[in-house]
Amino acid sequence: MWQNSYGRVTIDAICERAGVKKGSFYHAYPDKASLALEAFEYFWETHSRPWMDAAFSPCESPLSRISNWLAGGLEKTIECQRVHGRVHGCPLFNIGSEISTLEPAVAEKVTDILRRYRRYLTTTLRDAVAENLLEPDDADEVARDVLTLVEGALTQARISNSADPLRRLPISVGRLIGTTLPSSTTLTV
Amino acid sequence: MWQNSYGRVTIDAICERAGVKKGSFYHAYPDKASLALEAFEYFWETHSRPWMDAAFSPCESPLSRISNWLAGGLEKTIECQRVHGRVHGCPLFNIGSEISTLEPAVAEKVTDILRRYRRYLTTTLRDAVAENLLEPDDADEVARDVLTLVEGALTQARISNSADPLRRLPISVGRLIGTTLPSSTTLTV
DNA sequence: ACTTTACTTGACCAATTAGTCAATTACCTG
DNA sequence: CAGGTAATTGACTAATTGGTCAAGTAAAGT
Repeated sequence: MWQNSYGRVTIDAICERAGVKKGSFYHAYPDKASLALEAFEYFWETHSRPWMDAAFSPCESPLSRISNWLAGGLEKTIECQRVHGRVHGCPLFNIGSEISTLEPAVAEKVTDILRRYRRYLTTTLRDAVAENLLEPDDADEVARDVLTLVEGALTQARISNSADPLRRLPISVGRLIGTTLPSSTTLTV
Repeated sequence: MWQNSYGRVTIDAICERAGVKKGSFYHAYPDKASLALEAFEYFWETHSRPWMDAAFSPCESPLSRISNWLAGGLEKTIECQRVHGRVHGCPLFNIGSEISTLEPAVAEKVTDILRRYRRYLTTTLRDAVAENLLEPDDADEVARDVLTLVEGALTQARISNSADPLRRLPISVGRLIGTTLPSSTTLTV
């Protein structure tokens, strides 16, 4: 679903890759959307959340957290392209925009998880303000802006099949929040 | 394709709405992607380009052009929701991210048209610099950032089926380019 | 008027698709 | 071990899908 699209993945294909017959699928899930719901939650719990928890560790200074987060995203994207030959972007945004019109449950799940992402940014921006690294502002609104920009860049990366749109993010995110981000401590290619 | 998704629109459905039999379709186009290519170009020529030409008229001051552009986008989005009950976002981004992996011709068309959009912003930012409204910077890179943010906001508007993500754009785009945008002259609800 | 070309049609095919179901197998508990 | 429950299977629809094709119809050139 992430690589291609939600609509293109048939239940037959799901069953084949899972090594399971279709009857079993319908025994476990009423339809494809239910599986997607669980898959999103699973992906969050096993991948996204641990990654975010590490990137936004309060050990780091607020602005470094953001730099490292962006650098990590770039790294993941480059790695994805190296392995699969394609940049996949963000599954939430891809699938969300594809089926928001006809799978409201999935759309709600997507916005729910996007909210979780935003929370990391919101608290980080609040910390930055508290440490006088940023001018006071509505942290949640600015967090929204940052996420919007990053997701937009990820989508462009997918469309153009290149990690390049992500490279300027440290600069542009810095502008968005009103400061200059420190260069990240993690190495990227 | 815009409302739902590229993949969900069948050739049968296209023919039905066009009042044409399938044989005629295949007489005119080799496949769905070819039709999409022409549709994109047609939509640009008949809708997007006239709108952009008007919004970015050199009659207006550079920063006003951008404000009015954003205000116009918000207005269109609200109108779309009023008429169709749904926010559709940007067809280029939606369809582009959906099928970039398996219809390279369409993906290329999408990036091509996105480039056209960007050019309006690039020249406008150059004008703004020339008129001392902005600090000198790589206008094309900043234009990229602006477009990325706007497209991201449009996608979020689609997913959440609400025009709200677009409302803060004047502020956040202003930050991105390093100034405060004037309030737009056109009225919006 | 006649011939060639462009377009249209309806009927058709083979493949794919979501979804069902009775029968079978694994599992688990008392 | 017995008996019930949960999971699995393969075989089966019925509908949809992309795509083809010969035959018919309109249009355009000469």
